[in-house]
Order: sequence, then structure tokens, then C-alpha cells
Amino acid sequence: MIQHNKVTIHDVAKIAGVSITTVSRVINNNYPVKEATRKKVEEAIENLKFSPNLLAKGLINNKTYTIGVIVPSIANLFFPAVIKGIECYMKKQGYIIFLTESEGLPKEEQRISKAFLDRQVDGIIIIDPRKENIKNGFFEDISTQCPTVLINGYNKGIKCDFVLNDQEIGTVEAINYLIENGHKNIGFIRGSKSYSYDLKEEIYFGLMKKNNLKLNKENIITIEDGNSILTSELSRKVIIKRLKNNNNLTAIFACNDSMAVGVINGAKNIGLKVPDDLSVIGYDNTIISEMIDPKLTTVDQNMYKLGEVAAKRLNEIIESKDNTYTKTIINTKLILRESVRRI
Amino acid sequence: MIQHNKVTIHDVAKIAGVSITTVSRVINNNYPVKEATRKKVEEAIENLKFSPNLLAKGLINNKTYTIGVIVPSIANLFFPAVIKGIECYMKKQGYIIFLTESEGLPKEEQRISKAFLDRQVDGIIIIDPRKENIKNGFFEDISTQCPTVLINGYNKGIKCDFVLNDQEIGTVEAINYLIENGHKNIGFIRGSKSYSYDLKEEIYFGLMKKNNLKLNKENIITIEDGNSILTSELSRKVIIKRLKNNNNLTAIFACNDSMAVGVINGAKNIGLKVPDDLSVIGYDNTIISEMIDPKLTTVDQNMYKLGEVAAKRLNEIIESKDNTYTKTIINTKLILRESVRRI
DNA sequence: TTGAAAGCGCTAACAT
DNA sequence: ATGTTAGCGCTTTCAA
Repeated sequence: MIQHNKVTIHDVAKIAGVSITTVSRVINNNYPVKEATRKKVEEAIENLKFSPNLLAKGLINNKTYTIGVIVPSIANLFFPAVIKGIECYMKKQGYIIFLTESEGLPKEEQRISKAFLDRQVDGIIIIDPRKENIKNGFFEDISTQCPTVLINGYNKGIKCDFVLNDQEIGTVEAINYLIENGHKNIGFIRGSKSYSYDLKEEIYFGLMKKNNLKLNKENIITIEDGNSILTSELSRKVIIKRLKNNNNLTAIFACNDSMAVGVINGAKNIGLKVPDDLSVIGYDNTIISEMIDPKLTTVDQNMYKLGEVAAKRLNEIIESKDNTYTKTIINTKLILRESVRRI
Repeated sequence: MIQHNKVTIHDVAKIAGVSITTVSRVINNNYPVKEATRKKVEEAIENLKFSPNLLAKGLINNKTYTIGVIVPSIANLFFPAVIKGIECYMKKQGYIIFLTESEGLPKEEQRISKAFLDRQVDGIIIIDPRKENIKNGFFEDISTQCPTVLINGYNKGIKCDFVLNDQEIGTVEAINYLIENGHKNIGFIRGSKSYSYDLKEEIYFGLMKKNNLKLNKENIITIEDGNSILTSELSRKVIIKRLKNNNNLTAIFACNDSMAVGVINGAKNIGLKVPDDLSVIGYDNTIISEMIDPKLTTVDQNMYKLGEVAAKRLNEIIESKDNTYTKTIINTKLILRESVRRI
């Protein structure tokens, strides 16, 4: 590619017949410039289609109007909503976003964070950060070098800014809803490794106990990959096996919508009607919950707001309005649709 | 936020007791350095946790290892797959990606492109670029300033690099498949404004004619927004209306999977079984096509590959291996699942 | 109101 | 093999 010689502030100065200092003053409008001079400079800028090199500016100002965002995967139904929330907010502040996928690998999170730092980003947001990197102090370290906000990850005693959805309340509401509707034999389907699944399972146990409902290990169904393109299909298969074996369940709580979809399809496959024969409740309120038949009753994670609030918080840190570490909880909301019935 | 003083090449030089030039040489490994000196420098780098400022490097080298990607919307089922294709390829080459949403607005595409240029990106990829900005020469102009590749947008006579999926063949195969399966009354559902819908409709008309099938204006169903969260629901409503009015259709071609899902759900709502009473074929092969019941027969757009090929092409341009403009067509593939039956 | 000059952190001749 | 110096494109003292 033959690179055109980029026009610089020098070219503008030459054409306008002034010094580069004056051009800079016109551009940034931060020192008095005689009106006539300003006109000349503005014309030169216009004619040459000059636009300042932000690398050079960044080098001096220690400000790039750039932030970095790390996400496990973008080809997924809910992370994009969070990202959208971040982007909409930051865009208004004049920022542009580096977006990179970690594929859920702790080492990748580290590599990417460093790549961001090298590029002098003004801030970093990590969506669904790996527990490992929270616990080992990696993000605490990054936080000291650059404003950082973690979305949907948390560990006590770690000095970082956290923004979380209220998984606890969300899960409680969902499972209580099943119980209130007369369900006693409630299954629980989850992915293998994530703080989120552990937390939800804990709550499930607690509520079952509290309501004197039968706790059966067989009712906990775990699939390997809870968060990929395969999740729905894995869930479908496993649920068919489970229901064929021993179907005493009247309802299932799924840790996310993809699993819920798999459960619904699996139930259909073996001739069970949802919600007539089996009630299903999901988590996340992704777009799929509107598309599936029956429409999915699920917990709205408020992903967009999660992103927006994290961005807002990041902006505060960047602008030094606040230098304490905070933990912000975003409320969830149970969305009633068609996949749960009263028995 | 209290910014720590960042450690620079000077600090390393001081600690190692050498000049900054020597440090630079060790880092870039491009000039001979005595082994002992190298050791000293490497130790200093290690101790200070030095990492070079890429703004400064970029300023000199005219190379930022950064590319910009513009996409209409990220909260969508198929763009993320394209982006993933781009990211995976570019990541291997050491690049990092600016990702920004245009919300389908031509002015935004322009604003963002300029923001990228100001940040000295090494290249730009636009997914689903607005026709307006192709035709008015905007992207042609950008192409002269910076390596640029357009995905799924095209106009004759415009000097740009294009990467496209073969919508023509894809549509022909899909509709022919319906015809081969004995369908004669075939409906067509589309969004309102996009080159893509026009093209598909044209092909639909052509094939119907060619096969002496009845062409009925009523069989063309247009919904306002073909590409948003609302698409599926809009399609569901409109199809219910259409089928209730006058149901002579045995099959429907949907311009994308979201519409197809709406059609399937609408059919179910009024007691029609898919594919027993109505066959449905989609376009895109998004994740939803596997999740819906029945699983959707659709055209695989090969979104990942689309992104990958565009990235590869961009890389070629950046590395000056080629300075002609090319048009690359990615083949599509009909994916047979469960939503079409022979009659 | 304007300009000269130093310098942001780095690289690359050029010199030694 | 190593260091000195100019300079990438810009901002900001300082001086005029």
C-alpha cells in the first residue's frame, strides 16, 4: 500500500503562514489568537483536510481517548449487550474502544491487558473476568496502573472496582417463583466451572431446604460447557437422558437461557409439553427467550445497564472524581412469559 | 486516578548503565549487542517491568498494530461471527482491534472512519457498509488513505477491496430446494431497505418465472425492520395475518433466520405444523437455527470465513503484497435440517 | 498575539 | 559494540 504523506501541523502552518504553535492554538482553542489569523489557519486546515495525529497528542497529553474491553467471547447471546452498553456511554464521552476476546483463558486476559496498557488506553473494562486473575492479584495490579472496572466477577478483599448483577436475588426470585407455583420437584441445570454456577446452586440448595422440598443429587444436572455454541445441544441431550430415566420433575431451573432452550427442546423431543408437563425457567433474558416456543420465563440480567454502569464508573475513575474502590450491584428482574405453569 | 509515573526506556538505560539506543536494540533485537550488555538490559527491563510505549513507537514507525472495524450493530446474531473471524486472524499477526457500532447510520460510519484514521490505524474493515457511503466515494477516499476492506457491500466501478458472500447462489439454491421438493406456492419475506433484500427478491422472481410458478404480489411480505431485536416478533405477527387471510402457501423463503423464526412461531400459533403444513427456509445459519424447533433449514453465510478472508486481504494490502483492488466472493452452503418437507 | 525551543518516548542514521 | 543526535507530530513553557 502506497501510503500518502499525511498532512501535519507543519503543512498547515506553512500554508497559513504562521508558526505551528499558532495552529495548535487554533485547533485547541486554548490561547488567544487574532481573528484574522484564526481564519487563515482554519482555511488552511480545511483545504489540506488536516486532522491531528492522536498518537502525537496522546504522547504529550497522556490521554488517548481510548479504552480497552476484554470479553470471553463475542459470538454469544449476551456479552454483546454489555458491550453495547459500554460503547454507547463511552462514545458520548469521545472514546473509542479496543475490543478483544480472551476465550475465557486467564493467560489471554493478561496478555490483552498488557497490550492495552502498551497502547496507553485511558481505562480497561473486563467482562466476566477469570476468577484466577482476580484472586492472584493480577487485576488489582492492573488497577494501580490504569483505571479498571470488572463486570460480573468478584472476590472479597481485592482492591478493584466491581460492577455486578445481583445473581443472588435473581436466582432466589426465579426459584421462589417455581415454588410459589406449586412445584416441589425442581431440577437444576448448570455448567461446570464458574463462580456463578456455584452461587446459584448454593441458593437452590438453600431454598429447597427452607421449603422442606426433597433434595436429590440426581436433580442437579451439570454440562461441561455452559457458555458456548454447543450449550443448548448439550443440554438437550442430557435432559432427555435424565427425564427418560426417572421423570419426577415438574420444573427445571436453568443457569442460563441457552441451557433452558436445550431443556425445552429436549422435553419436546420426548413428547413432553412445556409448560404443561414441565415448567422451565431460564436466566439472562437473551433475545432467544422471545424467540423460542413457548416464550421463556427468565431473569433479566440487565446486561445493557451492566455495561453502561461500568462505563460510567470507569469514566468517574478516569476523571478522578473518586479514588476509592466500589462494588456496584445492578438489580435483576424476573420476566414472566410462557414456560412456567401453576400446578 | 493517580497515574503512576510510567517507566520509560530512559529509566531502563539508567539502571542498566547503558544508552537508550542500546536498550532499544535489545528490545527490538535488530542490531548486535554484546551478550553481557544484553543481560544487564534484560534484567533492568525485568526489574522495572518495562514495556515500550506503543504510541511513541507508532509515531516513528508509522505502524500501530491496530485496525479499526465498523459494524452496524453488535447485539445481533451474525455480526459477532464475522468479527470473530477478523479478530482471530489479526490477533495472530499481533494486531488489536477497535470495534465501533455505526447503528447503520452513514454519518456515523464517516465519523468513526475518521476517528480511526486520527488514531493511525493500520487498516479498516467495514461490515455491511452503507450503500450511500460506497456510492458517494467516501470509502474510495478512505481506501486511498489507509488499507480498507468492505464486507458484504458492493458497487460497480468503486475502487475498493470487497469481500462478499455469494448471496445470489445462496438464494438460488435455497429457493430451488423448495421447488425441487415440490413446492409451488412459495412465499417470500423480507425487510424493507437493503440491497440484499432487493437482490434476493429479484432472484425469487426469476426462479418463479423460470419454473412457471404463480407469481402473486401477496406472497411477498415486507416487514419494516429486517435486522433488529424486533424482527422475529414482527415476522410472527405479519405471517399470522397473511396465513389467516389466505393460506395457499406451502413454503416460505425468509431473507434471514430471525424472520424464519418468526414465521415458524407464527405458523405454530395458528395451529400449523412446520414442516408438515408449512415449510420454512432461512438465511444466515445463525446459532438460532439449531435452537429452534424444528431446526431450521437455512443458507450458511459462512460469516466467520467472511471475516477471516477480509482480515487476510487487509493484511495483504497492509504488507503491500498487492495494490490492486479485488472482489472476493465467499461461497454459501445450504444447510439441510428439519423445517422443509417434500410434498 | 505570536514564535522559538524543549520535550513526550521512542527509533535510526551517523559516528566512534 | 555502543553512544550521540535528530526527529516522528504534537503541546507548552518562555520570551518577545
